Amino acid sequence: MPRAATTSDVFNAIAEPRRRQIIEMLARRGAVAVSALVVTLGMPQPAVSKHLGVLRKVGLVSVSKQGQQRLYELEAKELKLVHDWAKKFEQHWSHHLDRIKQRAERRAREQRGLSN
Amino acid sequence: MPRAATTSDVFNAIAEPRRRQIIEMLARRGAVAVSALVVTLGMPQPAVSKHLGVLRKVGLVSVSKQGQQRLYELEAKELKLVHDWAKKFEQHWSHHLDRIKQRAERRAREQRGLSN
DNA sequence: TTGACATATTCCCATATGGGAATACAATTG
DNA sequence: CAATTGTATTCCCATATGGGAATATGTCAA
Repeated sequence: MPRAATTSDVFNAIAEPRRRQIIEMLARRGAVAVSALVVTLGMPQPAVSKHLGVLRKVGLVSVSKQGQQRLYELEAKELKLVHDWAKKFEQHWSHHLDRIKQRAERRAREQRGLSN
Repeated sequence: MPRAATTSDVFNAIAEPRRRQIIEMLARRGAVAVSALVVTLGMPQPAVSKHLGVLRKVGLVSVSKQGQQRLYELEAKELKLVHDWAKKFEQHWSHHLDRIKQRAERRAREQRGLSN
């Protein structure tokens, strides 16, 4: 069995770095035409269109026509899924950071102890 | 060019649903032996080992030996990356929810207006 | 050492990928 | 209508994937 389709999931869709770039640009600039993405991100137009296609299939972006342009817009609620999933592990990484901080502080105390 | 390697990124690593399951189980149960994952998740052992290999390469888990077992543990700080990335778009999805809420409230007002 | 158990690795395969190039389609303008 | 511009689609290709089966490696126990 091959890897799951990039269009099967938000998680699979955002695995591609270029698609994350597109998402970031849409977040910054609102509704953006394909040509603007092409220019700003410096990728060939077919590549941009294909990536937008993937993002659209998983609901991460929506399109609207304006003249001969297509304006793509971020549908950020799909990203909330990712956020919420990762957030489930928040306590785990903060515990971990705590342990690191504690070790650092202990070392600092020991240093002071040695030098005094 | 094929898709980016699953081991190139945390984002690519968590694209696979089975690997997310593994992560979730490690989060719940702490240090877990491979055999426990095999039993609980009901996947063949080689599959589990391979997925753990990917997770290890991107730093999402760490291993320790205990007798003939390997205990895998979640390294959640790598997930903070994902969390933080998604969080950048928080205002976007909350705005979106606001708009939905506003529309709903407006409809409700109009309903009341009609029936009174 | 031999055997039993836990885990990792290898090999084979069907499949979807992302890139590039070319082309199709769509909308606007003259 | 034809020409132009903006975007989507198609075709070809090299490649990594995840699954399954088999096997290798590692570690303990008798």
